[in-house]
Amino acid sequence: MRIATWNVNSLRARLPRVEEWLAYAAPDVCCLQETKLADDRFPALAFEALGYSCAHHGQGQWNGVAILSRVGLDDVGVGFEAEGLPVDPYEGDARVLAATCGGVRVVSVYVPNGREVGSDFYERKLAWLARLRDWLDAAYRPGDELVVAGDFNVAPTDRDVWDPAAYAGATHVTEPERAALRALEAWGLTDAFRIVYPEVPGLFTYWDYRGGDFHQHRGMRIDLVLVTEPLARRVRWALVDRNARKGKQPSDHAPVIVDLDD
DNA sequence: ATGCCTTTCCCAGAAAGA
Repeated sequence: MRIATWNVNSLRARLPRVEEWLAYAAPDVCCLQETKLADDRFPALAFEALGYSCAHHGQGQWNGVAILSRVGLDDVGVGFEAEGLPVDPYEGDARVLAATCGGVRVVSVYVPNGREVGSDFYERKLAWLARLRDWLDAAYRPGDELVVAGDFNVAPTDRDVWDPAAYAGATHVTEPERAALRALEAWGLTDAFRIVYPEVPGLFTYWDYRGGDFHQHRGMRIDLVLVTEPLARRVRWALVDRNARKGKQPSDHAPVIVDLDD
């Protein structure tokens, strides 16, 4: 099974690129983030024409997550659905969507940006990540076949940014944010990309549009595919498709692909 | 210290992204 995740930075602006990419990359399941669409504007017919069933959780001009699947799509869950958890610090945002695809529980997540370290947005990002961990613990078991994929807006280690010094004091690389990712790993999730490319630096999923950052290889790896142990054993191959960041009207993120042994 | 670039709102320029 081929699983992908891609922050498309507006599905309205990106639909031709997404259709083209689905046709050649042929993922079985694809998680999308930042669709920036209301549900009634989601182009389900375009994806159905390519053989995909879809679920979308949108809110309008911001956020928005989707799951596309050509191996079945059942038991769709919208947002954090669990009892007895603290209030979602981003209540009302469309940032979490779950579905069962080909026997695997798939969660598409769009972690809040955080803006400036120390800002209210940053504190709420940390609270949101803690809530994600608590929700996983309430809703799932580490022994489940579970994928949590999306834009985490955190670079797990210094290897995941082009120049750690360039990000000193910035969001996405701070210790509390990285600790929040490690808490997900402590619960039972593994960064599937690093199973395939342990320790390899210079592999990124996001490059700022400004200043020729993509062509200068100034990027960060913030889009992750996290898997539980039963799926980690099945990881066979992974790739960031940099071709999708090239050319006309690209997203500022590239898609990440992970292949699981069937 | 700020803009760089792109997208949204919708038609002017601010907000947001990371």
